Formats: sequence, structure tokens, C-alpha cells
Amino acid sequence: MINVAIVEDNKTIREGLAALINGTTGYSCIGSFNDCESFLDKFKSLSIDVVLMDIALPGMNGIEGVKKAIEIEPGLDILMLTIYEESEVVYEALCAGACGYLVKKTPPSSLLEAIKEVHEGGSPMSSRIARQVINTFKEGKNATPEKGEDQLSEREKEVVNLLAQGNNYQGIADRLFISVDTVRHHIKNIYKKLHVHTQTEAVAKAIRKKLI
Amino acid sequence: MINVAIVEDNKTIREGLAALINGTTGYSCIGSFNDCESFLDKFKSLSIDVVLMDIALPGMNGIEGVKKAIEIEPGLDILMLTIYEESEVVYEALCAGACGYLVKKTPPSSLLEAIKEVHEGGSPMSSRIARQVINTFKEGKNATPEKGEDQLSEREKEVVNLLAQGNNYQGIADRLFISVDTVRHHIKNIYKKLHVHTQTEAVAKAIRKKLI
DNA sequence: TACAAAACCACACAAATATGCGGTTGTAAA
DNA sequence: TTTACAACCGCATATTTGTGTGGTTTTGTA
Repeated sequence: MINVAIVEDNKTIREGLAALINGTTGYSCIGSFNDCESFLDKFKSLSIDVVLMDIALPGMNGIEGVKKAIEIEPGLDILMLTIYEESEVVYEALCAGACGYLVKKTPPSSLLEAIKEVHEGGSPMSSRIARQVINTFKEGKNATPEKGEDQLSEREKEVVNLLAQGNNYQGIADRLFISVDTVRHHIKNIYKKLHVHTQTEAVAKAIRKKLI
Repeated sequence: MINVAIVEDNKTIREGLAALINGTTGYSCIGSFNDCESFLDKFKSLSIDVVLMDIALPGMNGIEGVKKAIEIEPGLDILMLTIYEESEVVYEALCAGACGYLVKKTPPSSLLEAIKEVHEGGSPMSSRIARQVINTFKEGKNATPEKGEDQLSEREKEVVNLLAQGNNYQGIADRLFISVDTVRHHIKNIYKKLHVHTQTEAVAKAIRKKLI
């Protein structure tokens, strides 16, 4: 039996969802709220498995609501409901801690299926949303070591790394068994490649571009 | 008409997929390879919309294959095929540039649907995989700004930020409307808090600890 | 083989930095 | 009210850095 709670301001939708859930074997709607505030007030006393939360709500919006709920109960599975698949909102909701994402026009059978998937550790979402999530997450990770000008040679990467560790020219020279002037030379080339003029800026850029 | 290419070493699966695709209106299998090498060799001359690529391949594996293909044609839509939903592999494949993820036991109708979704800009994947992706991507983002000794004051964070942007003391002073000596003072305190002795090290540490 | 790129070395000098000392003011907790 | 801390300001000086110039050697590849 999956215990579901609903947070949705539109009475028709809310009651429709509750009826659907309660009318299906294996599902039970044990809470129904028309705003985040009252949900946050009560949810601790209920043993909820999955929350369906609307994003556009009067007062505190769904994203804020997710944040607060997750703060209190980090393991809670929350499925967002929305009318439009808007990139920005999706991103925020997932960052806030939502587990998945449903558009309201989702047919009842899929909706029930999604609730089950969330409960079993999945993250149901449309493939379009998934692509957005992947893109965002790749931005953060790869940060495309963009080919071309900013490609540092192995030696140069070593130098930048040692710089980032707080070594001065002499320290780098000692560690790489080269002269201080060579270090200076490498750093000059690094500056050229990264379009910077100070150690600090070079290291910041290198880290952010995941070059080191 | 969606033009599909297949890279799969198992002859039975490969020919089965090709037959399925060619036997469906709106889909056409225009290439079929049993390893990445031959695919990479030929794919530029074909006008491929979607690639189905096995992950476990003899010689170059599917993940390497994706990397190389994306390098040559960044916009290419590649759907990975695999037997198991393994976290590590999924993660790597998506990072490498794959658009989605299918387990081989996927029924034909879903498979065709997935190809269509990819072609329309989606990223089909099971909800379990989606959860993994989301978790990974959240790790990358949040990255706990560890509280404690390394807590910089607001002002100090501003200073570190400006440092990381390549400003010198005078530049920072100008932007914050304070004297160079005050900047100097802030930086001294930052060094103390972060246990470093150079700008470069401070910025590196601040970025890595997500303080800025 | 010839050519480019990476890695190496050296000298000079103006500019910027790190570190020491000294201080004032305002706010918030003990 | 005292204590603590953030933010502010000033000065002196040895050290480090950034930038210019000039080179050699090694290595991979056309």
C-alpha cells in the first residue's frame, strides 16, 4: 500500500486525484492540502510515502515547499505536478529535492505508474525533461574542456596544479626539477592560452574549466 | 523518416533491430556496424538521425565511441543500449554525450518510441536511471560549503571573488570603494582562515570548497 | 628531412604582493 | 560595560611576480 499526499490548490484537480488514488488497489490518499503551509504543518504526523505537489501554489510555491519538506524529512519522495514543462522550474524543483516531474495532463494510468516508480526509487519524468536535466548536469560536470586555445600541455597542467597548491616559482621549479625561468616561461604560455594575466586568475579559470 | 544506425556486435540483436526498424513506417536503418571503429570510419558520409550504440563492444567500447562521434559531430543523437542498468556506466555514457539509455529487453514498441523521442529532442531513460542522473547532478551542484573554521565573512567572500576574477589589490579597492590597505587587511584575514599564504592558493581553496 | 610544438634555460626590471607594525569605528553577544 | 569581531585605514619593506628579450634540445609528424 502506497500512502500518498496531495498538495494542490485547484479543488477539482485535488479531489480528482484523491478519488483516483483511493479508488485504486494498493494506493491510498492519506492527506490532501491546498497549500504548502498547511502541508508542512501536518505532514510529520502522517506516514507519507509519496507527495504529489503542485508547483504554482498561492503563498509558498511548490519549490519552496519541497525545500522545507526535504529539510525536515530528507528521504521524502516528492513528485512535482505542473501544467507546463518549463525548463527553469524543473531545474529548480529537482535541485530543491523533488524526485520526479509530471505534467498534469498525464493520463491516470501513467500517473499511478509514476507514483509507484517514485516509491520504488525511480524518477519518472518525460524524456524531454530528462534531456534538460542531463544538459544541466553536463554543464556542471564537463564544462567542456573546449578544444583549441585553452588546451594546456601536460607540463603546463602540472605547473597550474602546483600553483593552485600555493607553490611559488621556486617551489615549482624544485618539484619539477627545472629552473625558475622555465617555470616563468610555462606560466607565461599558460596566461596566453587562458587569456589571463595573473596566477590567481589562471588558477580560477583552470579549476572552473576542469582543466585541473 | 528517421534514419537510424546501429552499432552492436551481437549479430542476432543487430539484425533483429535492423529488421524492426526497416519494417516500421517512418523508420529506416541506414547503417549497421559491429564495432565502433568501422562506425566512426563511415558515419560522416551517412546522414544519420539517431544512433543505437551498444556499450559493451569488442575493441573500442561504446562510451569511447560516443566521445569520438560527438567530437566529430556534436549534434548527433546517440542512444545507448545495454543489458544492465549500471550506475557507473550510465553516468559515463551520458557525460560522454549520449542522449538516452535503453535496456536491451525493452519491447519493440517502446524502442521505436524511444528513437522517436530522441529525435524530437528528448532523453528517454527508465525512471531508475533518471534518479541516478539526478542524484549525480545534485552532488555536483550543492557540494556542502562545509561550515566551521573556513567560514569567510561576506566581505571576505567578495574579496576572494574579485581576486579570482584577476583583479589586483587596487582593482578590488576600486570596486569595493575601500582603500588598498583594507583590501590587504581582508586578504590577510582570509589567508589566516583558509590556512594559506598566497592569493592563488586561497582562490583555489575557496573554489574547491564552493565558498565562492 | 624539415618543420612545428613542447620543454627547456637565462637575464633584466618595473610592478605587485606578503607580512610586519600601528590604529578607529560600529555592532552584537556575554 | 566589557569583550569580540567585522570592517575600515595607514606605512614600511623584503620578496615575488609579470613581462620583455634572447636562446637550445627533444619529439612527433608532414
